[in-house]
Amino acid sequence: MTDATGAGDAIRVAVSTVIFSLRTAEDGDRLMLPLVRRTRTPHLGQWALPGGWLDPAEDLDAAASRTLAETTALKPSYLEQLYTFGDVDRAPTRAISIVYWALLRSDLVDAQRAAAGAPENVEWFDVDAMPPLAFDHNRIADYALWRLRNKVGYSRIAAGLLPDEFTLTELREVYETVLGQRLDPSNFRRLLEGSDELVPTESFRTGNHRPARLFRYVASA
Amino acid sequence: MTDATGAGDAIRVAVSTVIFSLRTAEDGDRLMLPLVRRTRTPHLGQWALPGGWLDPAEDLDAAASRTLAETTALKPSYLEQLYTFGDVDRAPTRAISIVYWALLRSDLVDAQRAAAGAPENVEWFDVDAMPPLAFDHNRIADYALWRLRNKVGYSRIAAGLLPDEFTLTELREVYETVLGQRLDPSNFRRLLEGSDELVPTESFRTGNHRPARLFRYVASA
DNA sequence: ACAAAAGTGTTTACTGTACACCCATGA
DNA sequence: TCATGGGTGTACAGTAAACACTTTTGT
Repeated sequence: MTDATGAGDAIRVAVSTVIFSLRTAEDGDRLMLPLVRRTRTPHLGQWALPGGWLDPAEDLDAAASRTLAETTALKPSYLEQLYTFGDVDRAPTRAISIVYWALLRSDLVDAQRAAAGAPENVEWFDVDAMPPLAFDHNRIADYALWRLRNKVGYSRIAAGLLPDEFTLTELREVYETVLGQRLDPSNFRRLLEGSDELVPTESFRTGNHRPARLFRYVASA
Repeated sequence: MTDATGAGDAIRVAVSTVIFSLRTAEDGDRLMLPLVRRTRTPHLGQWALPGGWLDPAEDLDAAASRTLAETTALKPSYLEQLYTFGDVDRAPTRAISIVYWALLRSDLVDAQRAAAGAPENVEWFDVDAMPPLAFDHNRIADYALWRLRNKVGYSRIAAGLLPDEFTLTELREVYETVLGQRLDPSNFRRLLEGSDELVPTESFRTGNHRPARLFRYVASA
């Protein structure tokens, strides 16, 4: 940056978000993301990532949250910047997209839809069955999914898909759904119990069989 | 993104680069980065990261390379997008900075300076002794350094700081300088030799003692 | 011959994984 | 009492760290 009055003209700045959640399907929970059907050219009628233009008076994170709420009525449980896409030919006229990725607790999806009224032109898609998207959004969604799967391996990010309290089996199933592979229940238990980030509560989830202890993540580890 | 004619006005887009190289100091090689002294307001006279405004007709990577060359006459050996900084109050008037981080082979620094003529207002600083920088550039430089140290641990990125061929001791010293800690020579050797990414050559580095075999990284692993 | 760096071998501890097994509950 | 998921114990394999040791060169 050399000046505050330079030649920054004619470049429009968009902010988009790839937001994941777990949604119940025929064969158990699936990792899904909401898409918005475009109502304008270019790519009119095609599915696209939720987003909008950056307002000159708002921070980037705020723009991601605002445009996500405006298009889908959803508020993310976790939000992180992903990458800025800016190839000259990615849209008919020059536009760069600052893309965020986000997680939404599964227990909040329907509550938020109910509170805001189901928005038009929004539909959830399984990450393993994505339609063709507008612009370079397929590439963007793939990259976000890669980052999510990567980060699940070395952080407690998966908690962003669950309520505050959960059983170890529920947490393991989140990992299994996101990563697309089975994990050994006993080893998973030891790994997470020994991590000092997970604390047992005195509550139990009761069901068909032996009750399972509920856990929560520590506040600020 | 909802439209190609939206309200993206009044937001200027800059591209900056944090480029690292190894430079010889009194106490051995140090990890350093070049800064540019500002010749305009705001922050006139302060040190800042090399960069410039994004041209509407160029890709983001190209803008990073171009602005780096214009301000420092350097061409990176490795270049990767870091993060986009866009807080409303990070500059007097709204400007977002798409920041890249880069590595420069130590054998090319002086060659490039000689070829292009030493640029004005550029100086190299030890990453452990940074001056106060313009805007939020201290925070940006810190983040880039964190990313470099992180990535050195799980990738062969360190090769971007060395010539094509090098001894294992030279490579280990790069790791030690970047990470700021000593590594066991024999364990380092076994780890890297067994990685299938490093291939031995028939050349040797001759010196005061037993000659050391030169290695190179495989082309496309 | 000696110093110093190059390079090899061995021991130990730790971590991830597989899997056998016991426990507690609802039906 | 039985089926099922909750939860514990153990054994094995692969990897990382520590460090003793041998090899090869210049002086």
